[in-house]
Amino acid sequence: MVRDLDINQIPGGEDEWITASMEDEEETCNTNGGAAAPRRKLRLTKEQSRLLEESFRQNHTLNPKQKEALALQLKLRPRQVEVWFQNRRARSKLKQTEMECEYLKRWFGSLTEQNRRLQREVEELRAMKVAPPTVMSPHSCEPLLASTLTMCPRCERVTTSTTAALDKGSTKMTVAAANTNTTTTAAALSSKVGTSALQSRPSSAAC
DNA sequence: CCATCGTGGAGGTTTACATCA
DNA sequence: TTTGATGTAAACCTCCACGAT
Repeated sequence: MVRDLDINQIPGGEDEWITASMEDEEETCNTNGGAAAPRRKLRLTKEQSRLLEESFRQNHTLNPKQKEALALQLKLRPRQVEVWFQNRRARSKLKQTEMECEYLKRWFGSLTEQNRRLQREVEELRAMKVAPPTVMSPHSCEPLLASTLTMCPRCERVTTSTTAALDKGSTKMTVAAANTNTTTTAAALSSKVGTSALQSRPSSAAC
């Protein structure tokens, strides 16, 4: 297979490289008698890069006509424009993936910390249930009977059905801080790792 | 329908070159 | 100044999906 040589630019000038004509390149390719010449690396000029970037911002893919026109404008071969767009798409996807990865790492860290904190609270609440059977209401700051605390079998939240010491109008208080279930957030996390992982965090799960 | 072919994009690799310790 | 390691990006290869015939 004949390689698509890119000897259309040679060293020199302010940008290290100056652009040779496409005719020059054709000539170079044909003067080797089919022998495999060493591949030279094309360096785009700043102006070429700028135009390509601008074009990429408008459209991440090119139809054949656009490709042809852009190649003409940049004095490049359509194939070079096509390759540039392929690589550019790959780079932009890689960047996006890296950003998502960083975000998920941070999120995982905060969830781990939150989980540790909640585990501690559960331990404390369990200890209270054994010894002094009271727990402070976060609403009224009055002591509640810890013996009224129950664990929801579905979501494993600690709840109390006591109504006496609760705020007016509230018939059931959820001690959300005692929630030790991390699978809910893990599921939410995996469902977020699609298109909108960077847009919003899931609100705390409700039973 | 089904097979074949051409085309284009994604993903991965190779290679030339630049940069830096 | 030289050299090896490393990063970057152009070019390439392979595979797959999709539409046309």
